[in-house]
Amino acid sequence: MSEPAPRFALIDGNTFYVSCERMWDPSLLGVPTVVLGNGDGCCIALSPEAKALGLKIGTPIFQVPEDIRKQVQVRSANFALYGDMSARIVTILREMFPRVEVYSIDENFVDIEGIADPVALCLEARERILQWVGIPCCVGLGITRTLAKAGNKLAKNQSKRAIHAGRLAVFHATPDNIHNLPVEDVWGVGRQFAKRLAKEGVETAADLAALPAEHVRAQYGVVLARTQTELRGIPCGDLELEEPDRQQIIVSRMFGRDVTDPMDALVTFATVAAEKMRGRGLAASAVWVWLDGNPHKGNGFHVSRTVPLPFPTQDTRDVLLAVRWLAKSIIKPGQAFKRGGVGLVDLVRGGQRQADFFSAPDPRRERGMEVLDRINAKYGRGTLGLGAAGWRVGGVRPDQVKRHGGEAQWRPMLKSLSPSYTTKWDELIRVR
DNA sequence: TCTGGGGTCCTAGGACCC
DNA sequence: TCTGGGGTCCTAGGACCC
Repeated sequence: MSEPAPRFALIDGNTFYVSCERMWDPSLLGVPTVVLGNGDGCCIALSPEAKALGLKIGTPIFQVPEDIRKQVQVRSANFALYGDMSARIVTILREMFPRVEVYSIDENFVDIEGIADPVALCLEARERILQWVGIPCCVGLGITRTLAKAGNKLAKNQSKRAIHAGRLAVFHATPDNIHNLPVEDVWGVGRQFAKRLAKEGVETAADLAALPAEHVRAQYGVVLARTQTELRGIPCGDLELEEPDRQQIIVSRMFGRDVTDPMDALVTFATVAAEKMRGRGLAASAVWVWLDGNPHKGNGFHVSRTVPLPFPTQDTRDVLLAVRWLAKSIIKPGQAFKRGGVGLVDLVRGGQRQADFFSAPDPRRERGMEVLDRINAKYGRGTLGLGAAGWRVGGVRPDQVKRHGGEAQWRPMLKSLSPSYTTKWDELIRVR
């Protein structure tokens, strides 16, 4: 009997952040390369060569032994660059497939139902992305999204051999060929579930599919029950073509060092969060602020507080008022903070706001915010700001410090940030 | 010296209401 | 003395994702 045709494909950029860096700096090709998260702290992406050296995602780079570190090329995460590369990939896929779900910065599901030779078309997409954007991808196919995800993992696992043999990495996963997939690699199975499943003798995706459904539902909840159903080849969901509105927008950072007065940082986070919120046409009904101590120095604590707003707002000034008030109420003199964040929560569509009878939104103020966003979009975030709001939330390269003026304490210093080749005029690559 | 930054959903328990 | 049951909302915590 022939297999039922796959309905979904997952096309996924291999070690995406590293591949983006390599696209613009070919000297990294074949060299162990890692991309570091905020403040050059942890490894968030590793090339296969870096993995072969024993580096792991999440490892703080300073813990890596000196002799290993010397062999590794390091870059600070440059999300503006990665986001732009991602958008180019999506453009290609939208030209080739009727329906595309942008699942994450490096993963896209596509609808392949009814296509005569889906494997061939996916290979063509892979080839175009490689040629036009420079990012190598793996492809998983399946009759459910969970199987397509599983296929993608299996494609990655076999990709070394496949590439070596001159074949491309594609895998059509079916309920009958997932016995080589470790259960912790199944979409929806994290560390905790994997640990509990192991105690039951469940080691592979096929083992999970074979458990009694009622048992999975009772012991692990509806989410894993759905995962199991999908592993069995029964779809529980379709592509999500439109991104649902965010429920909350959070901006938080680890500080570059312990900080006793985090107000400037929180105000900056709030400004950026409000900008993101307006960019999505949303308004906040409540504001949330929190601060953490430094558990690595035996100073672990967490303070947080939320305040509802009188009416949903899109105005940075309303947000800042709330944030300043909240911050003052939770900051105790003498405490040192290592991390903080601002959340805009209970978001509602800007157009559907419930106006409070006595305090309606002011259209003139909203136009002011529009002008601010347009100027910042055109000339860079922070060109125009309000009061004490800092002008960018990220860290800075040493060569940018002069432009930034007095370096705020909380900002991490990024030593290895690659230029924003595609999104900033003054950092375009030069071809002489 | 230096330890990521976002998100979502589900569940259980308490408060409250009728 | 004896003391229901069901619905909703909220919150905190825990699991997951990238």
